Amino acid sequence: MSQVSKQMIKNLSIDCVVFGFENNKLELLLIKRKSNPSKDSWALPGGFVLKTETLDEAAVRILEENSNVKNIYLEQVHTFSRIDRFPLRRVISVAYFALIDPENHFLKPGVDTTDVKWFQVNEKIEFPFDHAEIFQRALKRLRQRVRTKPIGFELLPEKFSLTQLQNLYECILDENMDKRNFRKRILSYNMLIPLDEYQEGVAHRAARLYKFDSKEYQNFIDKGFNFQL
Amino acid sequence: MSQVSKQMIKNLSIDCVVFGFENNKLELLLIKRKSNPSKDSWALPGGFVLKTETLDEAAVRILEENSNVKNIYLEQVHTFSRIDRFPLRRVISVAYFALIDPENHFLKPGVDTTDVKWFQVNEKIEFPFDHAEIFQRALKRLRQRVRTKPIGFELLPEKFSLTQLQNLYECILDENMDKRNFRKRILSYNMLIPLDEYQEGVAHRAARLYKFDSKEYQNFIDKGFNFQL
DNA sequence: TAAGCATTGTGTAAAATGAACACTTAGCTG
DNA sequence: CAGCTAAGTGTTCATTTTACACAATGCTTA
Repeated sequence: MSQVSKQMIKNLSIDCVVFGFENNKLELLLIKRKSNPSKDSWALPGGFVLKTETLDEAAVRILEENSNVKNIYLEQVHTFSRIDRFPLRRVISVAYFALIDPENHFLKPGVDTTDVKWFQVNEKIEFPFDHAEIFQRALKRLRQRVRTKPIGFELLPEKFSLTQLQNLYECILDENMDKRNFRKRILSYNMLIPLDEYQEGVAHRAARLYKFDSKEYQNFIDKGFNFQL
Repeated sequence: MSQVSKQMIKNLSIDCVVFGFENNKLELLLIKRKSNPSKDSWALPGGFVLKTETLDEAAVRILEENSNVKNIYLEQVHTFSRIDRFPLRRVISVAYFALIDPENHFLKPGVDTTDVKWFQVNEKIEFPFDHAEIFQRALKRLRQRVRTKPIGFELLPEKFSLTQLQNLYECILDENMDKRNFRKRILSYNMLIPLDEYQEGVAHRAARLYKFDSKEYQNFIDKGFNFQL
């Protein structure tokens, strides 16, 4: 601990807003704080930056330390600096947002954490510190990004149906979409590979499964085209 | 100085990317550094954050101290953290971008500055530190913003012609636009007030001048509409 | 003072895109 | 095998975007 704290930049922290998608709901990953300030409250996973790492690296490390979540989409959102945002001393915090498929990640509380859990974004959450503000900003960024980059796939399993995908978009953007128009548009980008596999264990016609083709997407970007849902 | 440095957060700085528009060119405000590291090179105006201020406040103060520029549009862009970005020690820097009408601001070098000057964005500029990267990111943000918010007006005098406005957009986005279509679109938002005033001192038909109507824009936003150029 | 020059200011038609809309197919369940 | 549930599929109409050219204005200068 003392060795670790020697390398910490004590006035600079990271907070991660981790989104997941499960049961047709957008979810948020929170950790239960083991120590004060705000002991026992559910907060964004966070921690201090080390002198030896960049912010991006810190975000990856901190998220893994807090929750065991790794190998995911991470993007810097904003840096928060209200003078009293952290009660003990002046700490400035860089917020990241992350997207994962909850099914693919086994949650495990970290050192300063007594629990890790998914919360539905819909329910009212009581955030400590300025985490409500950070969350709102990240959510706004997510909504913007999801329209202009195909990042929605980060939230889904590798193989998914078009209905799942549409639900995801509807859920994030909080609006209903027309099934036929949605399919036409999303398929028109040629970024989805139709598989010869179908949903299993459903009591109705099984949906065809698709895979996201990141190479085709890269191609598309390289040609200067823009994804726009 | 010692009093000032006592309040400084020595590992956290601000860098400002200040854009201007003059002679139909997009310009960038740089300062000449009085001291090492990178003494005498032209760099982004920057400085350290004080313990008593937020980042937004710091950006305003630092820009004024460096160049005498004040009362302007400022927006946080990104936080840069490469470990060796500053040669003397680990410093993380929060980048802001700003827009001004150069005509409206008298430049004056600040304490650690021997000169302040506008550079054309087109010319190759040799930046010190990671300022090239910061600049690129700010430029990208400007291009994005200018399409989705009517911030272009920040770069023009209060009264301007539609041709001026179009030139500004063409210059920032680096693409040509159709005169008639541009006018139709921009006027359709009802955010421009046509004045009974015309260009003066030109050797051809004088263009009508317009004013940006920020109240009408606010109205427009309040109704949930989106500006989209 | 008329001809020339430079730039402003204006409308329409064709093309492309986006929005609305309903029924058949498939596969399981009881 | 009847009934249920969700998947899958095209066309039409409305809107938006694009392409495009010439007359009006006001100064300059011969």
